[in-house]
Amino acid sequence: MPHNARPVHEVKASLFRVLGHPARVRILELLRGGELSVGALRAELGLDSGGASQHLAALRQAGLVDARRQGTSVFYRVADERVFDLLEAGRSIISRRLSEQQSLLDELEAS
Amino acid sequence: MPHNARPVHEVKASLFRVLGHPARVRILELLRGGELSVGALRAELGLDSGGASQHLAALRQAGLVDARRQGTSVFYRVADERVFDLLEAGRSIISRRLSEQQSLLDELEAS
DNA sequence: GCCGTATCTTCGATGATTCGAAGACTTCGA
DNA sequence: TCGAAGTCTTCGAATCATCGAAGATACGGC
Repeated sequence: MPHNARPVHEVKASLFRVLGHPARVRILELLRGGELSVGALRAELGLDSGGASQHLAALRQAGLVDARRQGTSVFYRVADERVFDLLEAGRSIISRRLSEQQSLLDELEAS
Repeated sequence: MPHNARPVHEVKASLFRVLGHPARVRILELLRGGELSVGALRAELGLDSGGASQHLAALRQAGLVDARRQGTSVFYRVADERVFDLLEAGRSIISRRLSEQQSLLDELEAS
C-alpha cells in the first residue's frame, strides 16, 4: 500500500499542461506518421534548434515520446499511442464547439 | 471559405491548457456525477470563493461547463460529455506509465 | 429598501513558462 | 585529431498564470 506523494489529479493536470502548447501539439501530430528526426520536425515547425529541443525535452520528461540516436541525428517517436486518443478527443470537442458557433451565425443571418 | 485567424493546434493547445490545473481537473471529475453548486464544489475542493470562481470562469470561457442560477446559488454542469473522454484518455496514459514504473521496481527488487 | 448569503471580479504580488541567444556536447568523416 | 553538422543545455528577459485579499454584484427574505 504505497504512500502516494502526488494526488492523481495533479499528475493528470501536469500531463495536460504538457499538451498546452501549440508547438508540442503539432510535434505529436507530426509524429503520428512515424518517427522523425529533430531536423525534420524543425523544418515543419519553423523552430530554432533550441526551441525544438526544449519542447521535445518537455515531451520526453512527460514520457510521451522516446528518442533514438542514429549518427548525428536524433529520431523521436511517440511512446504511447494513446496520446492520439487525447488529441482526437480534443479535436472532437473543438469541432463540436465550432459547429455550434456556426449554427448561431446561421441563425443570426436568417433573422 | 472562412479565414481562420487561429491555427487549429493553437486552439487545441489552449483547450489542454485549461485542463492543466489540478483544481480544474477535479472540478470536472466532480461534475461527472451531475451538476453541483459552487458552494458544494468549494466544500469538496477546499477553495476560497475567489479561487473557485476563477477556475470556474476558466472552464466557462473554454466552453467546457455551463452555469445555471437558482436563487443565490449557481449550479455548474459539463457542457460536453466528451471532456470525460479526454479525462479518461489521460487516466489511461498515466495508469500505463505507473504500471511500467512498477515493473521496473519489481525487476530491481528481484535482482 | 436593507441585510445576509452566495458568487463573481479585480488587483497586485509571486511564481512558472516561454523565447531567443549563446555556447557545449556528440558523432561522423576527412 | 580536426572540423562540420545536429542536437542539447543554459541563461536572462519577457510573458503568462496563479494566489490571496478586497470589494462589487445578484438574489431572496424581512
